[in-house]
Amino acid sequence: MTSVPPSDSSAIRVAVSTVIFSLRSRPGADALMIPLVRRTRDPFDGSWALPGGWLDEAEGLDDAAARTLAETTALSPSYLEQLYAFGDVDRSPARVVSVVYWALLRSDLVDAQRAADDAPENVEWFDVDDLPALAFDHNRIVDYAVWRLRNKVGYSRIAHGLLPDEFTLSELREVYEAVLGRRLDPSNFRRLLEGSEALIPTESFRTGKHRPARLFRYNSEVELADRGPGFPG
Amino acid sequence: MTSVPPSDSSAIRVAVSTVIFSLRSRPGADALMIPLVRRTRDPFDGSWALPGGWLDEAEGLDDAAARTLAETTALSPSYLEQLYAFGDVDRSPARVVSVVYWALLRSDLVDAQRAADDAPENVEWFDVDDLPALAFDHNRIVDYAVWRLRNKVGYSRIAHGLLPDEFTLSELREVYEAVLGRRLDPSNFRRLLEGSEALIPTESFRTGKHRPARLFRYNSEVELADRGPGFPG
DNA sequence: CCAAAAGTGTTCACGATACACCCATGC
DNA sequence: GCATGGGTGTATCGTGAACACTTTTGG
Repeated sequence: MTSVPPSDSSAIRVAVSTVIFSLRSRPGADALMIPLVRRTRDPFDGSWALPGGWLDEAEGLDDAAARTLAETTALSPSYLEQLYAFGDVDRSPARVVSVVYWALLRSDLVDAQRAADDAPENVEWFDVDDLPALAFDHNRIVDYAVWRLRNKVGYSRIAHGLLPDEFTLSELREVYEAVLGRRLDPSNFRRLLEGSEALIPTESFRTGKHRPARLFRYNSEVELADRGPGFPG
Repeated sequence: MTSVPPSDSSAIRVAVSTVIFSLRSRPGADALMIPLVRRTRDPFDGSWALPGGWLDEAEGLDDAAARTLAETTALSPSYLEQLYAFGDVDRSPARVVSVVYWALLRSDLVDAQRAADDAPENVEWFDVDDLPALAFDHNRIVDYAVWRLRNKVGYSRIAHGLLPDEFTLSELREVYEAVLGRRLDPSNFRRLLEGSEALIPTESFRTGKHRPARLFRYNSEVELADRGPGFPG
């Protein structure tokens, strides 16, 4: 507990990266996707890596995560939470401590942004179940982020962060199925969420090939989930 | 995503601190205790703070946590897990990112160590429900660590990290009661843990004022809990 | 014998699962 | 009409909580 760090401490850099989840509609089941950035210099020149950047001295960790996320996707997340701080000595040629966040993006906004022409360069979306070998320890980081997302979807109500404001119960169930990787019983799923206070039914219906489905909206007064210190208390 | 940090990034220091939990026997219910260190220089000269220190360039985050923990208590933890990275700009006069860990110590080892004369100076144990105003944002950090511990005790089997190798079911139940802050039904508690694979009965008994209680040992083959990336997968 | 903790057995409420069934729409 | 997804009802199973009861010790 000295108050002045030893001189070699200044050789440690702090970076912030983010695992950004969104959904892509697929014929069978929706796929969990994340954006990766192609590196343009060593180390790992040419490899895909998580979006991120150096922590600026004048910004907090959360701000840095939101900033690098916006630089990558030009979008703001519907959910953002710290994942873990990675600081093994050998995880990079230089000594870097990476504070990693994970985020959810509404799939409709991602689709709109990809269609627009101001989409960032060097960014590509990958299915989390079909990733290339990433730079640094980023494969391990993504694995852990997926594990945390699956876990959290099991006991909290954050899945709607991947959907537009209004959605049908089937759409929400498909989000759960994509994240959890297994089928859910439609009727039990319905009861589970109608019983909770989390969903507010609207008077609108989504018309399709079959019977129209009622649209729901999320109740913003419901506590989503613990996002770290300060939220639980 | 530059490969060289901007010059002002070097002004950010990385510290590692640990919230170390142990139990003190009390007449009514056991109390959750943590050790604090009295600061001997500014900022917050004279205030109590979490044990910790600067991250050395040659050690990983986990190693740094274990090192500062050993420097404070001269003991090795029975459980150690990263809690959160705190990096608000204004949490300290200098720019410091603190990677905080939390740990469990067996209460018998703590008692023995306090009785010995090589106990570290400037360290004192405090009841987590009766803390003074701490340096920096450390009160908030402790609150979050307590919340995480309570949470984790609810769904995993880490409570024995606060007990010796062998213990009675009543002792284990009292640990849960101290951590959770509420009474548990002895008979249901017994069934819950006897049903799991976590406990191994021994042929020894603890004799006291009443009927002797069988001693149990923890099954080390049982997965304790997720401690971060690498453990779940 | 009595008090108190150790340990056993029984019951009940509730949530998750499985699944049978009706409803409304496009074709 | 019929296929299909939307939506309702109901039986079952496993788990946790509540609690009555027996056992074994010290005093």
